[in-house]
Amino acid sequence: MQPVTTGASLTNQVTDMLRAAITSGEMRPGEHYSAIGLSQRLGVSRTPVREALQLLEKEGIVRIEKNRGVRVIQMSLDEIVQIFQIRIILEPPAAARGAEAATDEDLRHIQVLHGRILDAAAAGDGPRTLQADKDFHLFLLGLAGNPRLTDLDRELRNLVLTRGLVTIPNTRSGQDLADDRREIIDALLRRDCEAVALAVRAHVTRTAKLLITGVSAHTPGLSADEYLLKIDQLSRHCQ
Amino acid sequence: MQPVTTGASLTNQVTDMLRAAITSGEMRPGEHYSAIGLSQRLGVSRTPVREALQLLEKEGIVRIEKNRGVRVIQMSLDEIVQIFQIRIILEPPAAARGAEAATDEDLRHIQVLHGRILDAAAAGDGPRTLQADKDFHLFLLGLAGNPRLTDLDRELRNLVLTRGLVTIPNTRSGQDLADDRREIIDALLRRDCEAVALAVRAHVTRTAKLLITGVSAHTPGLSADEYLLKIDQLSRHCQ
DNA sequence: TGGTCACTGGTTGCATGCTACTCATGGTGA
DNA sequence: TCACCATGAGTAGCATGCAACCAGTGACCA
Repeated sequence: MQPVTTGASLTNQVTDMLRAAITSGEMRPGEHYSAIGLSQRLGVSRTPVREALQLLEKEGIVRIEKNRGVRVIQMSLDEIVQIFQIRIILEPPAAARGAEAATDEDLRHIQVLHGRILDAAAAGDGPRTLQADKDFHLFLLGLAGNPRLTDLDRELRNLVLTRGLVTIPNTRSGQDLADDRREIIDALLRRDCEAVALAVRAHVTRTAKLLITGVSAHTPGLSADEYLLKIDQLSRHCQ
Repeated sequence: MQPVTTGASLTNQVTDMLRAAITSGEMRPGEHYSAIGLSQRLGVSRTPVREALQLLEKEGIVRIEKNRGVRVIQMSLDEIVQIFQIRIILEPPAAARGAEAATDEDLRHIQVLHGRILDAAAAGDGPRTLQADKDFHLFLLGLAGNPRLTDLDRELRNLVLTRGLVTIPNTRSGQDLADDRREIIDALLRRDCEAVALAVRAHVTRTAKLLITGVSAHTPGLSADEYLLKIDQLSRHCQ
């Protein structure tokens, strides 16, 4: 956790720093933290820390316990499923619309972003891969021209990041995800919107299943099956 | 705007009160307010007001202007379109899943809620109709078993409420919306999930178009057409 | 031995003081 | 007449003080 610099308001800086500390694993789920301790570590007063924590609570990343401190939320499988159910509904149509609206310039940029994922993956850099993957997808969604949807999706992705870091890095599954993305790119270059939607949906679904299987494997006495079934329970009804 | 009572934390109470003041029209879009003035009106100190404003800014209903005060956001047609694009993607599959998962008890309750809409509409009580409509839809979505999605939808609905109050109350359109809901109910009782999805989609689309037409009519020099086209630009790609 | 209660260390929640910033206004000089 | 600058009123942003609150602990009593 770095001390603050200058520029944006302290509250916003602190919010970003705490979010980064959580997604990087520096602040661990289930652990207890105090606003006063965090403010000392960051070299600021309690007020901006407190405000940052309230914003993060609204995002669903931490829970403030009255007069007790704050706890990084341990995302349950139930919640992970909920988040992916939403992503599976939202992302395919948005990506398809993005494909429709993309300029040639955009398509070139997409390929650059894709290259970065491959580089990071080849270097075995898990966090960088994850970040590059996020950049890739969010850029594609952004082309749909609905910034609110893009922001929403970013937030949903942030929510599961802490679990993702632990479980995704796995060569086998990494290859599968790379194949998915290849398919998305191909469909994009053909400007085949329907195929883009399908490929994105397959990709997100696969990510969800990997995550759920991984988390349940780390948690004794928890069966993944029940949760795997729920993943596309909602999206089945996308006409 | 009422003074505070006891119970939840001040910050949360203030958040709700400000939100209510905004959706009720007591605080008007475009208008300038200061945290210090609001804190005096509410009889609390600046801190909880400031924190509440930050949360509302995150929700997107106010904008904090550094060292200047706060402004209730005048939702632009662009943003209204964005919000409805998301709702049109999200609500149909969620409602369909709700229909699938509903118990007989749930279906009875849905009919009660439907009755309340009709009562409020018959009494010509605009705000109550709007609230009853929200209860109806959110209950249906809630049956899908994804609380996060339900919360998200609630937030999206809140965002357009200030505009909705102004433009929706209109007998002709009110009747159309009522017909839509009748169709949703019928499909629900038949447990025809696909039909529920279609009916919900039609209903949300109609609401969007009414709102856009209404707002653009109140705003000279603004053509609705461009925006109407965008409404289902994304949802076209829901496979 | 088991249960209760007061105490204590640590925390948040809210109020308030101070500083730095923004914008508007009025005055000054060219 | 116009441009510019100094000034002042009003604001948010942050730090800090203080009281209320929670959880755990140890002593005391039945």
